[in-house]
Amino acid sequence: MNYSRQREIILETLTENVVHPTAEYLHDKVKEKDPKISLATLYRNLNQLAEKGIIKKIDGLEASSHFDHNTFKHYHFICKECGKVFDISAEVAPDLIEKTQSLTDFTIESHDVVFTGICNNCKNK
Amino acid sequence: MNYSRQREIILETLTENVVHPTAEYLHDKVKEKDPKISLATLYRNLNQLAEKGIIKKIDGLEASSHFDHNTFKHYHFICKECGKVFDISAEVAPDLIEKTQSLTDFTIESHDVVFTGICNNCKNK
DNA sequence: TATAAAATGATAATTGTTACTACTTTTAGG
DNA sequence: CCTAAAAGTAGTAACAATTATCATTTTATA
Repeated sequence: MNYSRQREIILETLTENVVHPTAEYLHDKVKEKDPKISLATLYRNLNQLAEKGIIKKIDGLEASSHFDHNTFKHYHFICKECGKVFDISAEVAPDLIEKTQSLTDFTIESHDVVFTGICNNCKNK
Repeated sequence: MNYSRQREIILETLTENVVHPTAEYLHDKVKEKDPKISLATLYRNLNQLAEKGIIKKIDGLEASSHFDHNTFKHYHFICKECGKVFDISAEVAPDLIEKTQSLTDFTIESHDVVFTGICNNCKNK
């Protein structure tokens, strides 16, 4: 990864913003430092930086929503390879909400746990 | 909620598909039973059914991705009201990956926990 | 400093989802 | 039953977030 002034500004701006900004919000902030930085550059760099593990991209699943007829509490595993979503028993963390609620002042209504990795099927190829 | 044949087909089709289909995949399956059911109807019904708690919509965050310069393991809380994202210490579930890994055959690489609810600021309004 | 690789800005294209509109079904009450 | 109001639908336009394209510029290095 070569150096670029734009990337430096983007990273610096992200570090200043504690609130997990969206790309659009970041773009506004970044433009205050250099109005010529384009949205494409921003996305390109955010993805690259996330790829290298320098920053983290927060988005439970990829682009599109999935729907589930099983409303019983359970978690999910998404295969990076085939994109399939599998169920995981919620027993892996029985009192996660209670525990978290006792540590924060927020009113927690629900939660979602998403694991990512490689599923068996794809592993054996 | 009034009865509709379309909704019945959609729900039935969702129940037959264990793999947490996307809306698009579902639309294909639904069209096999009734080719006239439109994508808009599908989305409308999926959202309604999720609203009523009859099915579950899986999507970590809302529309857009958020970015995080803090790569240290931690979780997130999203306020339904203002949409802001807050950090939550990962200590609420210290050995979540290990525990889950021991119970499945998947190769887990990472995980994300997202709580939703109302933040203090919005609660006090 | 010449050159190949990497990065950029501007904008077009794509994708997933929602809004809109005119039309059809469903549901209660007379 | 019949009928009007409410709820639902198909089809398509609109939208928002993101990615692809491409001609130009910047960076690293031989």
